[in-house]
Amino acid sequence: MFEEVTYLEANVKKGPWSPEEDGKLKEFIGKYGTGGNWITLPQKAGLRRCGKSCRLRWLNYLRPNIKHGEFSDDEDMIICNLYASIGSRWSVIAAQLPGRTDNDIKNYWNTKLKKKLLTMHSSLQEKQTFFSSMHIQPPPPSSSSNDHLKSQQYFNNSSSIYNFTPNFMNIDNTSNPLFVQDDHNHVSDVQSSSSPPPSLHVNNLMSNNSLDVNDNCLNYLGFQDDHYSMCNSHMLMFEVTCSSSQDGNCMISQNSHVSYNKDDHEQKQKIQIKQEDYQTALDHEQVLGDQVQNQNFLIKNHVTPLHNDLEEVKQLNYTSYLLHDGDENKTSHFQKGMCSYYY
DNA sequence: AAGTTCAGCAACCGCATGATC
DNA sequence: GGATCATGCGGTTGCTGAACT
Repeated sequence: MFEEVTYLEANVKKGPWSPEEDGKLKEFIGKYGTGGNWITLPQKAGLRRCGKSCRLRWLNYLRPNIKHGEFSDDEDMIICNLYASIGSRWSVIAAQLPGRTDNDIKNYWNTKLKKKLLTMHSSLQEKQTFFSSMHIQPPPPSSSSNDHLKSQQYFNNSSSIYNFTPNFMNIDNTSNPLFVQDDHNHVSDVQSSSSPPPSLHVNNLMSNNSLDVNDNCLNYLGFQDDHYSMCNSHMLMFEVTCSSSQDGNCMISQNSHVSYNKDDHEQKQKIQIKQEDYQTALDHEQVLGDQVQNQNFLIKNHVTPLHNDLEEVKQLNYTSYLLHDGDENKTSHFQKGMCSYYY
């Protein structure tokens, strides 16, 4: 039934797959499936490959419904947004892009998308030079909630320094209370909680935007697990709200609430931005109207050196949105973005 | 036309995690 | 509870073809 193969380690082939090998693997899996065991599969299929190699070839290239070729703008945006929120967790990101593999997305990010954002970033910085000379008043309180009042108090007491927390996970291992805001704007300490947070949110500190994802909401359930595990591993909380729209698509909403224990303030890679820079950003926002959002100044005025790639891209991510002028709905969401702090 | 450099991408490697015994 | 094995994941490598000199 199966071709007998002497399966010695030294006999295992490496390198690019030939069409013949592809054919054998495809045919075998088509007939028998993977059998739940990749290790023995190559032997059964008559391939001089290791199980890992077969698995990779199948998952990244041969399996049905794999999408190759250009990434769409929507896909770009999803990748950027998720990268900004969760970092280089390619498998999680790939789960939001049907037909795309984690390897594909990773390669695309490293070779194209990052450069694309860098280019946009440079372009925006040029504009910044012009607007940075302007001066306006700080924003009024925008919410009646206690949380926003607290954040406003903090701003008022901060001696002209606004303190910002990057809206991506903080991977230091310091113990730090983290909080989840549920659907009712209730903030709770997830680390002391014995059950997962009730809703699925990606917390985006500086934006409040939405993405339409042409995928079933169930895809996000795995993400929810990740979300909770991250909370418990002292990473900065992020939240994704998943809801169904009328056309059955899944809507991810990113809310703007990240919490920190004030005592650990200095340890959390917070970005300190002078009030005048904030005002400058708001000025810029007025001038450009709907095209510019509150987080702009973070991109334009990231005064704290950011050496970590994630942080760098975090900022670039916003740039891409700012320059994305083809979708007014998407940009308008940014206007809702405000920073919130809980103490 | 030939040599060199660069970009894109498939594949590999090592580590972490989960399952099973 | 520990050992072993299988799988999944992310970082890295190296091959290939295109672009450049």
